[in-house]
Amino acid sequence: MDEIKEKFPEILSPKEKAEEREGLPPLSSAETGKVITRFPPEPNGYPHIGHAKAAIINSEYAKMYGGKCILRLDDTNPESERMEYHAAIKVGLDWLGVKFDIVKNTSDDMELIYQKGTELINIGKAYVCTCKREDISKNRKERISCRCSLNDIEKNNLGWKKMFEKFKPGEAIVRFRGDMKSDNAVMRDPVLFRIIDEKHYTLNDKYRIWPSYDFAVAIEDSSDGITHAFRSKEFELRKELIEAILESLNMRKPQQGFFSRLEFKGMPISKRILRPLIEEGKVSWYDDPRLPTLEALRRRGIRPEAIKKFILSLGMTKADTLAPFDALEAFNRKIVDVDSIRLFMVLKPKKLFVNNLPFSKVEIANHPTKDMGKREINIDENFYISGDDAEVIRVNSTIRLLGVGNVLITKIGANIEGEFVEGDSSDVAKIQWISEKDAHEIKILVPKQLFIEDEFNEDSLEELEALTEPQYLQLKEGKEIQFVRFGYCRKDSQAQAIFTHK
RNA sequence: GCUCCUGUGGUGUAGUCCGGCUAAGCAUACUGCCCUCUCAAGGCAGUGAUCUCGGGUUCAAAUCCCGACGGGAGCACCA
Repeated sequence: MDEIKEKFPEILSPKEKAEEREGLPPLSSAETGKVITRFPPEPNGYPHIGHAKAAIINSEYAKMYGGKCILRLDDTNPESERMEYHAAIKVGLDWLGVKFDIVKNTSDDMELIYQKGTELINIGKAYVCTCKREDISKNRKERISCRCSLNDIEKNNLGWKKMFEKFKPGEAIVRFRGDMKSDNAVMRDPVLFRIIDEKHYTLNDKYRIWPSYDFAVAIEDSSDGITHAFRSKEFELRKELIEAILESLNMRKPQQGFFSRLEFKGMPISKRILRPLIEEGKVSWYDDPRLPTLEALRRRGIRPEAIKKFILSLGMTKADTLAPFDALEAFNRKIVDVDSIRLFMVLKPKKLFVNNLPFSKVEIANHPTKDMGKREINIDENFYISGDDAEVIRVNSTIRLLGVGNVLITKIGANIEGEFVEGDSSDVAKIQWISEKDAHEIKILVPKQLFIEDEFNEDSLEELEALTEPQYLQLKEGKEIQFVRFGYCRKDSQAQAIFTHK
């Protein structure tokens, strides 16, 4: 060691220590004020946590560099897109609090996209292919070109024109001249345009030739001025294609970055899995609190800020993230704690008579540390306490009814009896209670993990019958509550609350 | 099968590009204490990883190279 010190003193002096950073890692080639990012969802389903990740990362980078973020509805496949989804995505993003500087649709630029397609044909970088689907797929596997790729520009132009009218869907497509020998299968002369006669949800039958994802993204990202495009990892192979297309057209290329998909353990995102559950009635709808959709998360009581913090805490890793739901809960709990009213709620109610109660009403603070006011509760000798608490009570022991006082238990039978006694609260079990005369009955939905080891969990939604205070009725729907000694719940309706987390 | 990505404490990640500062930071979970008329939040402390495994390069490797194994994705006229 000393020898090293003498001979190579420079290697012992530390290099710049990377500063502890907050949020996302810095971009390598970003200029403040000039960063433009984008989030391009396809309106083909309800938005979920995966959409949230893409939207938040892209908008956050724009924010970090004082740039802009574009929301671009990627509506180039009329077969699977619907206004309903388009609207749901907007609502979801709005709730998330992600702001966009520009909102547009890919289909706004169809003329541009056609123009670029024509250009590609005219420079010999694209051709019309009339092969059968199976043959194309087979050729791709075997890495061989088809006869169509030999056609000259004139013939391709003719075919291109025919696609607008004469050809039927499936009879002709436009293909990019990539490299049939490439190891990256995406490069093996991929589809640029295909014919779809289905009615588009806003444009109706205005167009019938629609660009493929890769082509639309390439053209749009470039022409929208996107400097940095972040997508999830499954698109990583498309990077090469998009760059090849833009190079052929001599168009500016954005930086492309990738991040891992995000899913919660036992909470699948895929429509392929969710749809049957809904059809079979195993989950009620896309807002069922067991689901990772934005709507479900909202209903369950998860706050947008929690989702944002959680997602930023994952960073830009490309390692697959199968996060346990409690990772999100921890963020949410801190946010929700400060403005959740504390209410009493009792499960498996057991009657408790309290003799010689010296007063007929109590005042209880709505929050232990924050000033959220107080509420007054009328009481008499008839109380309910939780069955679980009742079980551990013994004759001659003392319990404390929170906010009321100590009760010495005198008798335990079908009901429990006790008498009010003076005394301090230290060293006594403190339990919540409900006044019998105006107990309000509610149902509490407790969402659990939907799938366990790939099997649908039949017990994933527990329904609890509960008694709570009349104050519950005064709360606005959607309010977060902490039921004391139980956990956080969100008021879903006058008769139902949904368990958020402990 | 082929191709690409990926593998750090119970969990989620930072660090990996540009090897030494770190036998590894943060968060969460867990444990204990403090606070408290909640088993919440808050404060403090603690347990816990030789960085998937095996080789190699080097004075020095989580960091570079090779190989194995595990996980994910792509191989659509879906995005």
